[in-house]
Amino acid sequence: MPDEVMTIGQMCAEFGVTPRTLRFYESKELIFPIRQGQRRLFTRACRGRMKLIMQGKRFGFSLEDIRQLLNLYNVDDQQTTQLTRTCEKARERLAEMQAQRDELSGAIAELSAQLAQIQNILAQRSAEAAE
Amino acid sequence: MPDEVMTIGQMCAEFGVTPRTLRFYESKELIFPIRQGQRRLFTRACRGRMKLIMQGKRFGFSLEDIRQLLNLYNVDDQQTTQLTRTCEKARERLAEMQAQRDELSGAIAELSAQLAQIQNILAQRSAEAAE
DNA sequence: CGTAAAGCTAACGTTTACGTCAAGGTTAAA
DNA sequence: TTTAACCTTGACGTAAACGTTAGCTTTACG
Repeated sequence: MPDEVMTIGQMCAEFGVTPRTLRFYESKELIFPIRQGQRRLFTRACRGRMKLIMQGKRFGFSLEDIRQLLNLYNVDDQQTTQLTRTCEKARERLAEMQAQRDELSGAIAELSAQLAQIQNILAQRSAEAAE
Repeated sequence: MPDEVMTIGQMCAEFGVTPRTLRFYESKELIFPIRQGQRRLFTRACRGRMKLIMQGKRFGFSLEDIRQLLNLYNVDDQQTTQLTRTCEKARERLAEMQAQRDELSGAIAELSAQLAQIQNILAQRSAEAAE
């Protein structure tokens, strides 16, 4: 069963998403399930794209970003230009992510400090109360 | 001029926000500017709250979270119970932020690795092309 | 005195990524 | 055969944090 297709329900189980999500992705042209009558059937290619989509989401790409990246991937694997653009996108996103992480680290430090202060006050009060 | 009040425009300049934002915060009961006729006037207390609001946003608190925290602050500074609850909220948020940072770090590492792979391919191609 | 800048309220619009019905079609098991 | 499970399209709803008119009043300035 090398090219087994899957129903929408099986896909949902596989990727931990709802049917709505898969239909939504299709409507946004992220995946292209084939049809058996009215029913959707998801091929191996669909599953490959879904893996990339989920990965893209972990990276914080928007669905529109992901769509464009998927298009670059597929159209031609041999065109170096496309890969270069993918690289650029990835580098941009990477920079954003690092900036975001730095901000977050700063905020964590700040909040930690404030938390420590409050806890100092509380400690003082409980000491006073014990006198 | 110890208790000088400010117009909405001055507040906007001070905090780098739009009038809409300040009106929105008022509607959400985060700040309580006084009125001179119809006009809003922002007191020192307003500015203090705004500072805390901006800080809360950096920490990723929602406006509703911030509103509740501000209430805890103000109502009574002496009630230890309130401070304790503030602490709890802060610790929860801190944990979330750390988790978020860890996820982000993971994603950064992953994306870096993939980027490196693509760049390998590109390097290989340009080497082949040079032969 | 006239006009431009600044304020006001009210209320609809925006974005993203789906959730949540509603109403109906098909298929598989009992 | 009937019901239960799974599928379909269509379309409105949701959340957060404001943006964006529209239309009107007030204040400041030359």
